[in-house]
Amino acid sequence: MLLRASFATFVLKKADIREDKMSDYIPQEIEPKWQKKWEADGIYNADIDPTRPKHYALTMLPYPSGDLHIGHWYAMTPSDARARFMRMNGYNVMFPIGFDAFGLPAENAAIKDGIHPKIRTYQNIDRMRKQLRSMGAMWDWRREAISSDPEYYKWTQWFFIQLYKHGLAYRKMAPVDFCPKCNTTLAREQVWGEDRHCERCGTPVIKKDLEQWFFRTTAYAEDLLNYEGMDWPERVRVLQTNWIGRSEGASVNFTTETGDVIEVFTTRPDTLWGATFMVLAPEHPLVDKLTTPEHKAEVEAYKLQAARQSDIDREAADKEKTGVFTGGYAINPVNGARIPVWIADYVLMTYGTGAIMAVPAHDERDFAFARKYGLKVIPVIQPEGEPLLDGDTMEAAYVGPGRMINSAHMDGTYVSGKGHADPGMQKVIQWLEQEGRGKKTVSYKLRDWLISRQRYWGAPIPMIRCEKCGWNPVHESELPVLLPEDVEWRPTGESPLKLHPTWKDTTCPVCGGPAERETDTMDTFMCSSWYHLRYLSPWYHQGPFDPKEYDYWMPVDTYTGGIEHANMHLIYTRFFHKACRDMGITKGREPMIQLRNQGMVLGEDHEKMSKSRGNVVAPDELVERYGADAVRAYLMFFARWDMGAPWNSSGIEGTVRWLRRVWAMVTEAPSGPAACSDETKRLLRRRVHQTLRRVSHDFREFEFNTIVSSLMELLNEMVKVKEAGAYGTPEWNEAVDIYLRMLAPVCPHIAEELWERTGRTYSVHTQPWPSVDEEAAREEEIVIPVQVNGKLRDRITVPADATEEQIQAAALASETVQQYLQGKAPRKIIVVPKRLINIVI
RNA sequence: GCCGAAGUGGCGGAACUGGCAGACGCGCGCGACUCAAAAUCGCGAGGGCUUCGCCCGUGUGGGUUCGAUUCCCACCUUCGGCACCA
Repeated sequence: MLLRASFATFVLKKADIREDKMSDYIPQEIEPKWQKKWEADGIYNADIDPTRPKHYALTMLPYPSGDLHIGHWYAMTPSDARARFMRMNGYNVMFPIGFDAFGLPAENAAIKDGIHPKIRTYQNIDRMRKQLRSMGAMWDWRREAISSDPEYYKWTQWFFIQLYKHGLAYRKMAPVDFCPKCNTTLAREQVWGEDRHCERCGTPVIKKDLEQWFFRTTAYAEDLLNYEGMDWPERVRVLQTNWIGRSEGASVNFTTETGDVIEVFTTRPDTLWGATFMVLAPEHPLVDKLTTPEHKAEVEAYKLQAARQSDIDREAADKEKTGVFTGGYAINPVNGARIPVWIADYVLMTYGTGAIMAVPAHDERDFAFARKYGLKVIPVIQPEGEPLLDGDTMEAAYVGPGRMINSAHMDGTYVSGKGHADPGMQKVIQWLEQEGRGKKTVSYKLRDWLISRQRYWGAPIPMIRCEKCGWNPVHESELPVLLPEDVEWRPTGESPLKLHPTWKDTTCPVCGGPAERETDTMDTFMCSSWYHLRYLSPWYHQGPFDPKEYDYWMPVDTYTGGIEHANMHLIYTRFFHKACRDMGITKGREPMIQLRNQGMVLGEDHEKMSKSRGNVVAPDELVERYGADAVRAYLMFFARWDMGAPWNSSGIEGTVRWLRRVWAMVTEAPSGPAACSDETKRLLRRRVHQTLRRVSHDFREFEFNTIVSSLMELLNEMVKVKEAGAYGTPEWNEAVDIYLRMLAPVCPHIAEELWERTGRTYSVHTQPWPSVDEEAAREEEIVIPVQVNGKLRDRITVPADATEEQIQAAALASETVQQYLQGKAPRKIIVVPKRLINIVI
């Protein structure tokens, strides 16, 4: 090594190597050194600069659990690399970071060990800041925002009040999902899976009737379905679209014999003439009125059972339909038929109007119900070319297209299926509207967002209840409503805000009389619905963000994070933005233009990482052992970013080896000859510029794994030509220059160190991205595979611009081809210039 | 049940618009260096066979095509989401 080193100084020109002594690649030394310098120099500070195009790159903010997980690294370092790439491409890039610091884990821990959530959270944040710094990411720490800071949640509360003032926040009594372990209500999106468990702790939820605060997300259902101008993964759009669950149909009014109107929603108004009974949800408000005395006992019993069943596991029960007759009747508005009204738990109070018209001939559920209870089945849609449907003998509901029958003046109308676009459906709905018997309606599965949480460690809901004046918001000048710190936790998990002796006592903002504060706090998804706005100006006091910063930086250009938020954070934040737009606070249709999701890093056993499985990979240890650059490179290399893959602890050795070889390639002199052929130089430039083209493309497309493999390939080539005498030539210097610039976004520390060691001007991270020299990248000669009958038989080398005729001539001249031809003429020859030739015999 | 994604060597993965399947890396084998090991460097490898060459091969079975991992049809498996949504 020493010998080689002195040889190197002897051979090299000054421009190549500044240091006299060669040394090994020791990331533990260079990484902290550069991290400190970059921060001290503020090279990643992002400030408004109208002369440059801006790029707001954002990665989902972490919860301060206390330890940075390998998943954080997997999510964040490729995002960082791409933000760096954008910056080198001339964009003024903002890449901020912060903490989603409210939430249950800190509070649960407090109940267990008595450490105040605030203390724990801020300790965790300190620790995580250090860990985040070890990544060497280009964060602008001046823009850090922490959702549990009073300066932050003041504005979370302010947003609540704006939503309230615009009628988008309201309070209602409703059966809500309640997690008995977390001791709080949950939004529908936070209840997962078949067993309806809590998204956070996995405990099956129960139903409770509670009065709670909601945000009117349903008012934005249609707007949320519009993805125009958005570059979001199809997968997320499909998940959200299904979640929002739009169905087109009609609402139709049925009148009961007691004179009440029951509104129903149906996607098949064309089957109205076949409605032979009605079914109400057991909780429907008209049930009691409709029920006749002789059915009262039965109905009450069923209601009770249904209520209990929703508390137990409603889904686990087999799908056998049950229900009871109320004794009441309603009139079918299209034909005046007198039809019985039933109640059944297959009709949900939470969807549509909680009541349906039942058309057993054309709906599977209604059919099963009708057969079980011997109700009438009247077919009204006749499939074409089939024997006439008979309600008494049908074995299943017919749900396909056909012509309307038994439908009076509508008979013969062809209906193809669902949706307002169907001409038959249009005709029916038009008629219903004309007659005033129904109207065109769209129904959604999306529900309003329940944001009340019966917890301490969150932003207090800034509302006050007065005996006289009811609910009113806190005066904006009184914000923030501070969380009291002198609180105690009961092992029962009840919110200490409720138990605090004085905190909730206040005066009414309207009449000044004694009143009480809301003791519930907000869902933390409320905090994270606007953090991208707080990042714009966390120092700003006159509003949630500085409008100057907003106008320059928004919207977020690239947003990255996990797909698990498709139906939670990503819907909430879109709703929030749209609501704020309508209140004049934000601008533009959408907050985030481009979205990309990373996959998941699994344990080495191919299972999801978890402490109990003992397969967790700790990034701190890896950084200590291999350096942040190697960890970053491996995370980008080992899987398709959007797919994720199992961790492989020896796999990372590969990227370490690669970086050592890069180091050696740049810093050590070759053992080969000093002279270099022009051909070698041309080859070097060609490979460099071809790689540059590919790497640039892959950065744009988030294909990080092939960026690293391209750089590995180029290294292998460069090591070869280095030994062939290219070292020290202008072509070599160009190659090193471009190599380090391409490496810089992936492995910022080693790139900076080598950039400096080769005498280049600080910093590699403020250099422009190189541009491809297409002429240099052009191949002169190419190898063309020769197929005979579609099978590879030979290869020929031809000039890159060879014409079809030339390729054909060269291929036919091949001995191998001649052997196959055996003197005969080929039947057909397909030539794909630059690609392949196929000779068909 | 419905919706979506994915199936390629021992493993992770690559393959631009239908054009050389398996780049790159891990692991493995052999060799060099070493007293030895580690590290490093070099070489090898999809499977098979009657091995100077041929056959098979991208979940399965068909199809389109001169040519299919890529397009079409049917199916299987795995994963994710939804789940009586009228």
